[in-house]
Amino acid sequence: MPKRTFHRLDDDKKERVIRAAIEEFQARGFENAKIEAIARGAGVAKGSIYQYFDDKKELFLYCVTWALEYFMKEIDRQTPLQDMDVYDYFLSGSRERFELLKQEPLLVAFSMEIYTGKFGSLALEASRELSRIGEEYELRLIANGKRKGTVREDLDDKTLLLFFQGVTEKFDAEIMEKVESVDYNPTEEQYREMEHVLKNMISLLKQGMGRN
Amino acid sequence: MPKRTFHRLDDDKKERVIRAAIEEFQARGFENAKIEAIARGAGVAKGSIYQYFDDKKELFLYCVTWALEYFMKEIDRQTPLQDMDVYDYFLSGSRERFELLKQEPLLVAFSMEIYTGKFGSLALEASRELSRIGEEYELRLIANGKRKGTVREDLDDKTLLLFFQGVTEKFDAEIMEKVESVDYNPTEEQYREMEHVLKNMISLLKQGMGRN
DNA sequence: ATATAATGTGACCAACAAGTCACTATTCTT
DNA sequence: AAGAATAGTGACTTGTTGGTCACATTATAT
Repeated sequence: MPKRTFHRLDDDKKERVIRAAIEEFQARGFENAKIEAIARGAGVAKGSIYQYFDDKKELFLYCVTWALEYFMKEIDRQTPLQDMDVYDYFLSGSRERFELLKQEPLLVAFSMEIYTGKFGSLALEASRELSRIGEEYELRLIANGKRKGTVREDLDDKTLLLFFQGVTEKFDAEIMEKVESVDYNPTEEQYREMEHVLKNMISLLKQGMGRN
Repeated sequence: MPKRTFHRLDDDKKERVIRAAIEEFQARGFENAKIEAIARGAGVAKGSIYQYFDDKKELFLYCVTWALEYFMKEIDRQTPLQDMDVYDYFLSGSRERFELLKQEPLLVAFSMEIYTGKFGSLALEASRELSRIGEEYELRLIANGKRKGTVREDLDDKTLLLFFQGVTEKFDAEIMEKVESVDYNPTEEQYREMEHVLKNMISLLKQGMGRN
């Protein structure tokens, strides 16, 4: 809950402040992030930050919800559930997230670190909420798959979910690492490479790594 | 490189200091860990810590290598490579790690956080080294599998590795969470449950989640 | 037993950064 | 245009904690 003053700011300034804050938190972590640096990054005085937020923690928490809401909107727009199964979702979802990554590397990286728990107990609640939403969604896809006959029925949904998440999360992490190492500007060649790995991952998801 | 004084300490005191430090770093993170608290935990004065280590960072780094060396020893003892394939390894490795977890929850949790990058750039080098060792090992198992005919040969090892790691890491993370929530004292019932999930994971690894 | 070296200690110091506040600048109201 | 309200500012205060150091204690050497 930012202060009244913050809400009355014009959108541009609000966004400047938040993005500067996210950049600092992302680069330095919560403890090492300096309010002074955030203020400088946003082009305001340190005192102003305290007109907007009670304290550092509140600012951070607001950044977290801001980033997550941004994604919720984006994801809602892009992926109509329809009657996809897990494989379609992994394929199309990965492409979408990849596009988003090119547009908003900072936000994606920040959200990723929230999700993977790098901010520790501070962002725990948000991170749990994020997991819950994703899980719910994926469980529905698994159920869809079972109905459509593309997912084996001898295992319970929870186990299938764990397996699916393991593979997709690792793939996402790999992408992040690759893309980070080239300053979020992958070449067309690298893009093809990832596409290739993605297809193989889906094949592995479906058929496993055992021989036949 | 701790100071000469530290090396001359008797083993018991050394271990008390390191374990107190790991406990504090684990509970609070690097920035919030207080030297005073570590000293208290180890039953020595704050000044003594500075007889042993140049500064907080050196102490932390030493904790990291200490914990990792502990595991290296443990793992070397337990898992002779022989000619296991990835499935055997996952099964027996999981059991071993589970036993270790019961004995040394603190060290396992600490190492896990190093591996997952929760300590950020501070432990980056150690975490990379840890990954490298694991990877090398797993790549050999994959090669074994291909030779023995238990792993499909149409995909390159790197891709298979990514898939394998995704599944196993997620499984480990799940175990950690479960076990943490009961103060590292799982009931026999919970143990069976994990064993069950483990077997299903192996089935999924081998055959995938596709029908047939 | 005495001298010397090594280790232990906790009050203290210095640095740093979160958060405050007295003042200025701007915007809104009538 | 005057006054009131709101927003902006950065020098200053304050709490915290990593690290020091002068002294106390213990171990080692002769």
